[in-house]
Parts: sequence; structure tokens; C-alpha cells
Amino acid sequence: MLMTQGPLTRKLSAFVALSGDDLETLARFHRRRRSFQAGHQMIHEGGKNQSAFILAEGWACSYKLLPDGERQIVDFQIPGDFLGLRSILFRTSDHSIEAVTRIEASEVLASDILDGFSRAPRLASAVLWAASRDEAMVVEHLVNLGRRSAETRMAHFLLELGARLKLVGIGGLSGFDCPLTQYHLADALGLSAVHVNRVLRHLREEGLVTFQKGRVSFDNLAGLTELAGFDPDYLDQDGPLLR
Amino acid sequence: MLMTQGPLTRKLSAFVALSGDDLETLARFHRRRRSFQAGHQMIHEGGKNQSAFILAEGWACSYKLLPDGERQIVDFQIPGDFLGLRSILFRTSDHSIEAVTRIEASEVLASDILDGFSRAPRLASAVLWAASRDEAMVVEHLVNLGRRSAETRMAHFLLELGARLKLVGIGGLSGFDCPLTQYHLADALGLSAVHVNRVLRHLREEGLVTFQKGRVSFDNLAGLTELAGFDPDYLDQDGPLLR
DNA sequence: CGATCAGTTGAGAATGGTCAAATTCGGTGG
DNA sequence: CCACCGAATTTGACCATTCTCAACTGATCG
Repeated sequence: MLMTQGPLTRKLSAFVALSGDDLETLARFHRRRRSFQAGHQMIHEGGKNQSAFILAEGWACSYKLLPDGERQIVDFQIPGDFLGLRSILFRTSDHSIEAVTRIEASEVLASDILDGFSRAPRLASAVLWAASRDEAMVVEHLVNLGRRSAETRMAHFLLELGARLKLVGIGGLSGFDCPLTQYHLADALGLSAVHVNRVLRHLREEGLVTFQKGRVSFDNLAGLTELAGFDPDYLDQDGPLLR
Repeated sequence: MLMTQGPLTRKLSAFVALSGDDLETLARFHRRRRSFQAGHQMIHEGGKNQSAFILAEGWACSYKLLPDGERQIVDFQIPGDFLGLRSILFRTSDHSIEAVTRIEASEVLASDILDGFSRAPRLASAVLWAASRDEAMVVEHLVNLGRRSAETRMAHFLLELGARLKLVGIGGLSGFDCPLTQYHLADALGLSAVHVNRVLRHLREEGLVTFQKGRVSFDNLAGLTELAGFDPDYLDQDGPLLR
């Protein structure tokens, strides 16, 4: 039994108590190690027979492009995240994913997943749970775009990212290293890059957060949390529900 | 074996070929028939030990409330939809669901689902697929809010709703009956009710769609589809992927 | 016949977008 | 070490989309 299971296994174990068989099947997902340059497009919207990946190192983002060339980033993926699940469950992928930084990941083929589910059925429940957790995050982004001002939207986004990174042991309460550009933020938050810059300046001048030179610093975490109305419940899970 | 399986079974069968055992387990989900008044809150954000429902008749909507009292509607549910899955997968629900019209639905307890998954493992894969399809819809709404103008947003929304209703046999290419108020549209599209009204008027005056007296009429379907950049691929699935 | 709720319209304000031009910063080659 | 390049960031001025507030209409219901 491998003791060096990655963060994905840890995450899934938070929902179902995985058996030895389950763990072994899960370990098979890690056979094909790949690395990608920053900017490489790992999954193509409209493409068929694509793979999924388990991210070990680096950041990625999933997005959709509009006819007029604009793009909307749906989410960022950080180490431990499963990415591109929908691109194997559906015949043609409904979104694209690109590497934000240099990436190390395990490639998971559609057959790995589907065979894995018949070999270790509890795995399907576990992956369903993980996918639902991702969906909860997308829903929170939706609320962000629909009903929050640019400023609270940015605050909420940075807090969520900080909380997610802390859960996988990267960064802490004081802040985190962040490879994103202001264009990434703009495409994720539905703003223009110019306005992103203004919002960041304002938050900095208010003494709430500083995002400069690839580092996000929470200067006043309580104030920022208050401003954003941030409640991390949708990220956190306690013990396994399924035994 | 029941031949009168509902639209949910049909939907799941589009992904996995369900065995007799699977179908029987699925049929158990339909034991507890319930009905609700319009406006009844079926699932409470923050509530614990909630049920899920399979919608047989009527419309519902899932939403989140913000600290300032605003709300963001995440999606509408129509007959055949599974609703509240995340409220049983998570200990505490991250969203609320309320009946838009009078509703007929089957109540599904957390234990039904979890026992069902161990009894009929392929069901877990099927539900994972259905949940992913719902997530694809939420993602499309996210793009809608982030990167489309009020007008194309409305156009896209009405086209998606029309396409979904057509898939379950309600309404056709010419339009559909729609119980939503302009306040519902506002909360779903991240607009003010006043602006919703203006946008609807403009679309009507352009001869694209008319939404009046509970009926949406596509006056110029091609033009509306063009305006919205609507591509229904993310809704449609062909044959079963898993045999 | 009030009362209430959905829809409609106008006027003015605000949030955020666009365009254009600096400025800074991290390389990279000399 | 320095000059230079391109990308990312920063700022200003002006513009547009959308919001807010407020009033009015019309339908429905007890």
C-alpha cells in the first residue's frame, strides 16, 4: 500500500472511506506522468476523446471562449485538483483548460476512469462528491458575478483562493504566492483589466489586501472577510459521510 | 418492470445502459410522492439532513442569498430534473430551492441515494454524469453573467430554457409557456427587474422574442440564436457512453 | 372596492468599460 | 554592468451600460 498518496486521495477520503481495492485503482490513475509549459492548452473546447488530469504541481485555468473572442475563466485549478472530468464524461469537451504556470500532472484516460468505476464502485461515489464540491465552487463564482460589486467580487475571489491553497498546504493566513496576471483576474471576474487594476489599488489603499509582484498579502483578513461576506463553508468537509 | 419510467430514467439511460437491478433501485427513489405550493421552500441553505427531489410536475429554482438580502438564482429546474443532490452529498446544504409553481415531486432521502449506490453501483456513474451535465449548465450561466451584455444574456437564457423544455417534450420551436416573473429573470441574470423589462421590450421591438402573459414566443429564432451566440451542444447527449 | 403584485416608463446617478499613453519589471544579449 | 525588449501594470479622460428611485398602469383576489 502506497503511503505517499497525493492530495486527491486525501480529498476523496474525506467523503468515502476507501478500501484497499479502491486505493489501488486510484493509484493506477497516476501511471502517466506529464509535464507542460506555461500557456499550453491541455484540453480543447469542442475536442473529442480528451484526457483528464490530476494536477500535482502548478496552476491551470478552465475557461470558455465567446464568439467575439472574449473569454470567461470558470475556475483555477491548483495542486490536488482533478481537471477535465467533464471532458471525458461528455463526448466532446464543453470547455478548455490551459496551464497558467509550468505543470506536473498525471494524465487520466477515459478508459482509466470508466474501468476504474466498474472495478471499484465506491470510487464513482467519491468522484461524484468531488465533482459536486467543484460545482459548489462554480456556483459561488456565479453568485460573485451576478450579485457582487467589482470590489467585493475581487475580495471574495482572493479569499477563496487563499482558503483553497491553505487546505492543500500552500500559503497561510497571511497570504500566498500567486502566478496570475491582472488579465487572468479580469477574465475570471468578468471585469476589464483596467478596472481590475483600479480595484486592486483601492483595496490596497484601504489596507485590506496587497497583490503585487506575484504575492497576495492579506493585510486585514477580518476586514476583507467582512467586506466580501466570505463564508468558506462550501469548501470545507469534515469526516467521511459514506463508510 | 415498470414501463412508465419517468424522464429521469430516460436521461440517465442516455449515459449508462442501466441493468434491471439498476432500474429497480432507481424505481425505489419514486416511493415518496409529495406536492408543494408555489413559493414553498423545499431546501434551505445551511440546513442539515435534507432530502433531494425528482421533479415530476412544475418548476423550481435554486438560489443563494447574500448578506445584503439580494439573491442570485443559479438555475431553474423543470420536470425530469433531479434537484438538491448537493444538499444530501454535503452535510449542510450550500443553496436553497423553492417552488416557482405548484410542484409534484418524489422525495429522495440521503439514505435512498447512498444505499442505492452500494446496491447498484452503475447508478453512481449515471448520477455523476447527470450532475456533470447540470454543472455544464451552471458554467454556461457563469459565462452568461461574466461576459455577455444584458440583451444577449436574456436571449441566451430564453433559448436555453426553450431547448431544455423541448428535450423533455414541453414546448417547441415556436416558444413555451413560462411561469417566471420578471423578478425571477432579474435574479437569474444578475440584472435589476427594471432593466429586465427594458431588455424584453427591446427584444420584442426588434422582432426577436416576445415574453408576455406567461408565454415566450420565438418570433425570429435564427436571429435570436445568432444574437446570443447560442450553441446547445452542452445540453445534448447522444448514445450511452458506458455499456 | 381597496389592496396587492407584476409590469411599465422616465430621469438622473453610478459603476465599470474603452481608448490611449506612461511606467515598471524581468529577462536577454552585448 | 548596461541597453533594450516585450509583457504586465498603472493612470487619466471620457463614455455606456445598467442601476436606483419614483411614479403610474393593469390585473387579480378577497
